Amino acid sequence: MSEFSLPKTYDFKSTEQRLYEWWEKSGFFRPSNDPNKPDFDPSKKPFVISIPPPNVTGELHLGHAMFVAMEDLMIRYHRMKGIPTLWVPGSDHAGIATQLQVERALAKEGLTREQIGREEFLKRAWQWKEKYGGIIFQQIRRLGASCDWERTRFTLDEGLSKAVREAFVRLYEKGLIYRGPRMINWSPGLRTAVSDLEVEYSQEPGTLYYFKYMLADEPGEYIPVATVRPETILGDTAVAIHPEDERYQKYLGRKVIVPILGRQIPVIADEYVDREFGTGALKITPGHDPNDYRIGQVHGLEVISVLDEYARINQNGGPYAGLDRFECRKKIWEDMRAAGLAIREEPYMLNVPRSQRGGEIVEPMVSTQWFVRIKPLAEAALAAVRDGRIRIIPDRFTKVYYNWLENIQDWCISRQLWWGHRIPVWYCNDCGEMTVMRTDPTHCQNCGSQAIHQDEDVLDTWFSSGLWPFSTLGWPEETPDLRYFYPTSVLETGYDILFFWVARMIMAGLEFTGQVPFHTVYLHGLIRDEHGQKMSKTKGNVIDPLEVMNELGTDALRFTLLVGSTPGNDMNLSVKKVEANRNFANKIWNAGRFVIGAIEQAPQEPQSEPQWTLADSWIWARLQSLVRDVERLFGNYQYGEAGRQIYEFFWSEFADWYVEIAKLQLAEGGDRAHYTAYTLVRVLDTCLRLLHPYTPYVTEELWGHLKRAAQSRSNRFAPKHGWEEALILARWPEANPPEGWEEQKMTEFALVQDIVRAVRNLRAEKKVSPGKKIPALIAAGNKLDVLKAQQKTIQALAHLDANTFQLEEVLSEKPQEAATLVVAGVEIYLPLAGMVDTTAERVRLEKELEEIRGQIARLEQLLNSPFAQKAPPAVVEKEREKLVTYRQSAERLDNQIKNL
RNA sequence: GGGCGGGUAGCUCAGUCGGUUAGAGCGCCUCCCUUACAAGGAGGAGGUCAUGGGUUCGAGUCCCGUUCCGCCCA
Repeated sequence: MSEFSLPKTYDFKSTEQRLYEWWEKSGFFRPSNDPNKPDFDPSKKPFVISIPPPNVTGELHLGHAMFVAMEDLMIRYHRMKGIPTLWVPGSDHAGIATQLQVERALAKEGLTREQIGREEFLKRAWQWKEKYGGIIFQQIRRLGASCDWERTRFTLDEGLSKAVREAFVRLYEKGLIYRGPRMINWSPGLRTAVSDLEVEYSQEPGTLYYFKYMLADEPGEYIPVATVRPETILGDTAVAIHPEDERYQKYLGRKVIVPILGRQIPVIADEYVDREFGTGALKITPGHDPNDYRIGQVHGLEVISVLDEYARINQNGGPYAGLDRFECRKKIWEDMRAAGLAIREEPYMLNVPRSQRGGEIVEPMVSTQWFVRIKPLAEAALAAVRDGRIRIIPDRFTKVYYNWLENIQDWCISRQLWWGHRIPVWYCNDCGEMTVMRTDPTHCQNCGSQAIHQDEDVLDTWFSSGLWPFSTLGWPEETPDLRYFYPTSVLETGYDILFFWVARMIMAGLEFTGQVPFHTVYLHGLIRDEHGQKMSKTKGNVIDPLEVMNELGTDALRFTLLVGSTPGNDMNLSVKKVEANRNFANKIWNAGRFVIGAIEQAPQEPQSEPQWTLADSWIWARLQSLVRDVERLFGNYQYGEAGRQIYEFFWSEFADWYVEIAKLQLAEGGDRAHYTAYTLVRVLDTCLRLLHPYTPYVTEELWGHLKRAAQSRSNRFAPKHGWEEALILARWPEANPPEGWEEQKMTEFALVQDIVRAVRNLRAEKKVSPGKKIPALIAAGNKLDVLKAQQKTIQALAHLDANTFQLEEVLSEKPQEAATLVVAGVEIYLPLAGMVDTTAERVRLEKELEEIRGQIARLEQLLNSPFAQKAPPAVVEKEREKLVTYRQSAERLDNQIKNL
């Protein structure tokens, strides 16, 4: 017995790392069917996930924990089903984020990147990556991620860089990439362009400034105009009014004077102008407002840029040149006031565009950048979801996806950064033409001049991420991996990057491989604190997954994330929940200890065929039903619900009831003990398999102990197909249809449970001490046979005194001074001398009777309603049976009350 | 302005075949260290499922309206 004795508490600290190393070293994470090996079988369909690549120098947060838990669950499940499974890990160079980190480090040395130059900076950035780039992978390992680390990729690797280059050149050659001046979002803090998606809008209090646009040809006359950004007045090239606005008709076609600068600009008419807003007249700054830019294009207005890359006023700002944009705002308004041009100010809620990364206010500017002509790509991506080649889960995000792609704007892909894929375009100093090539050119393709220089910019990081599902498998090379593992299966990530990443991968996949990159998109929600607040360092409500794992174990964290969430919905996480699941892991562990003990106690060989007890049959029926439910739920991506059901089964049915009854059955010895141990092993083994994708560590560890204990005792305890090498590779339980006997066994067992619960309840009510055995008499009526067989079970679980226990069809003599119970027509008498107060007993019984009569009335009414005709017969029959039982109970209760 | 999600026990949430007495964890109350587990066991209190209507034999679940909260897009 001592040979297999386990500590009383599951010790995840001594388990997790050891098991992970064993799994990894044993090659369990590699696909079972590898196209690079001689025994490869191309006919087997693999299951493949590409990891959402974390920032290479990032650190683990709950978002990572969530996707790792989710994807690892899917991967482990498919692996256990025997499907060749590949989970490709990797990381993202995260242009802006990483560059900022390196710059910050430089700043500590008092340096800027400009000072050390591009080459040196990149050297430092790579050093930084080497130093910190492995941390995130170590942390992901701690979560139990069973990805194939031998296939780890990085977006700036040679292979992936080649893919980026190929993609760029192909798009360029197809005319889907172009360069030109356009209105873009400029981040003055980062000094780069960013895409529309990287701008977030926030409501902030500000001021609406009303001022006079003086008529050039009529001194004293003016058009009142309102703006929230007075500094942009410097770039105004028109004032617009609504064509039907009678107030301003007379000014149409005339000129007004730009305050301070004195430039003359036209008054134009455009439908876009909102007559209700401000004064109804709109200043037009095509250089610094996207809408004005559009209007400017229609009306052929001049575009004047007044800001430099730091968002300071440039030379076009006359006296304000060199001022910061906000200083200028103040200064120009003061000056206008002094000049009598200001009318008034009023408080106003602004919709402020801020950089998603740096948080500073982004400026719309006209700038020469590279763009992807996105419409044709978007069309294809829309079609792929519309015709079902790709399914998005939960379904409601399909609409969000459509909506975004239907209204998509060209994608600005150039960034004024150094850390990233440099744009593969060379400009000729002589002829001015561009050379765009897959390999670095030595001369201009147009004129042959060697005086060429490469574009300074790099590509948006998401441009490379968009290629991820196929670039990681070797594209553009036709590698065995690409041929076999692409398209991948499921793309699992948070809904917050549906546009950033998922949609772009679909567009890129279709464009470059002609295939959808995955057939299913599964989106999980965001993780918030226990009251639904967003976690943030400033609020101090951040939960660090590493700390949680240190304190409560990986399994507890994983189970909490997986079971506490539903697809696409945010989840509120608290350490308390993780604690509860740490307790669950411990419960599993201890149930395991018990089962292992049972194995060691039970006879090794049975003498004859099994004679299953009611409890055996019941737990088996419940287990099979659970396996079916889990399979159905997994098929529906309902992992949370499946996990909850396993939890419930394990704790409330297996541990609370079957294990307790098994103790009695083991004590009987002989075949009964052997077959009970067998059932314990089968149920535990199956549960460990079902739980393994959720809680890989405790299940693997315990399963190993179970296996060894079973093997050393008897090969009769082995599963049908024998004990596998490890749980991570063990067969997934097979869902079998019911055989027909289950329903009756479950009903019978429910009766036993009801009787036991009723007695326990009454004991608690009467304050009978838990250990005390009390006498009992039962009039079982037509349930006599069932209860006779369960006599010992009922006695033991309800703590009844075996010596005085009586079980008859009807009792010849009703005991005096007994508390009485009626459960499903079965009468139970508990003679509790001195403890039964007749008056109180009458009250209790009458209350009970009243309740049952209520049920009878309800059911009678129900069965007399159209329900009886229209509901399915099985449903009606069930209610009829209930009614019969209630009537029986009522009758017996009535008698008991009379006999008091 | 458009779209989406949510409102179920004190708290956090499940409840995806519509089936007739709505579940869990935590918290609370009573009792128990019974040799798998006190990170546990037994029992208990606690809900007009936001609200108004509709469909149906039957609605937390399906449909329409209202309201509050949150998110996304413009």
